[in-house]
Amino acid sequence: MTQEQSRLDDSVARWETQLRKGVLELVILLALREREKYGFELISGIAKRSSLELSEGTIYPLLLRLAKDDLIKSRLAQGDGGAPRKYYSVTPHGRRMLDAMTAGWTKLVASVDALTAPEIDR
Amino acid sequence: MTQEQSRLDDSVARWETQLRKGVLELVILLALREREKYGFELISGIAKRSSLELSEGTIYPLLLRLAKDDLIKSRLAQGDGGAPRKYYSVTPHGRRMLDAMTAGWTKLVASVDALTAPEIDR
DNA sequence: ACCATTATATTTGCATTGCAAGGATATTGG
DNA sequence: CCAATATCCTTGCAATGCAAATATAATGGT
Repeated sequence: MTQEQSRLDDSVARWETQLRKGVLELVILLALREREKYGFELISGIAKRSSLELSEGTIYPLLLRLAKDDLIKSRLAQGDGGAPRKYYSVTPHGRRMLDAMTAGWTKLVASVDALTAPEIDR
Repeated sequence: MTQEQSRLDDSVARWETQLRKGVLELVILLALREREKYGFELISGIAKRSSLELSEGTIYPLLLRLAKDDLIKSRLAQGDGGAPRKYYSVTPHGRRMLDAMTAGWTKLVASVDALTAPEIDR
């Protein structure tokens, strides 16, 4: 692995961090769509079902923000050992946002697809 | 259009701004992949081929950043009236980044797709 | 000569996000 | 009482998109 290669890798890593912005909110709402989950469960569940690895420092501020915006709500429950768990679920307002966000995401994917295709001659 | 509806629209607009982060670098590189273009040509070309509307305040800082990172390079040329145009083209390093970014984008799209599908029972 | 218009490029500053790093809280077992 | 485990929270930084304002050059009308 040359030095040039690792510089490229660093650039890509920094870029992928930027690429996640916004997407993670959609991802959380999608993951909570069917049933409530708590923080750690979200992290492991998302890692299992996709190639996304979220860290605690990423997900907890995000959950707090979503709750503040009334997209999700939480309830506290005792777990089997360890600290009490906070279960999050999607609010009605969150479902409306999820629909809008899914539409926006689909549109963005279609745009990138269109630009990936060869350009037509003018 | 109720007040609640417009609040939702505002939220979605703010979110879509975040969603573009990172994607726009990929979009520019894709748009310049086949031939050089100048700023305004990029804006109108991308708007025509996709549903993305970039503004000057968005694209010029982006182009400067890409040039600083040696992903694109520019040359100055006179246009038919108006200020001289700056034509941008992708560097070899930019092509390597474009490949890596395309791969990262594909992976992200696949992840969101996977989370959109119904969850399998545990 | 002058000014408005059109076409193009640049700069500044703000709001927002992802995340590393560190710390806080609660339960269980030795 | 301490260590380990499970879970959650907070602070601060780096990076980005964009509105708004500004700059530059050529042309055409008066």
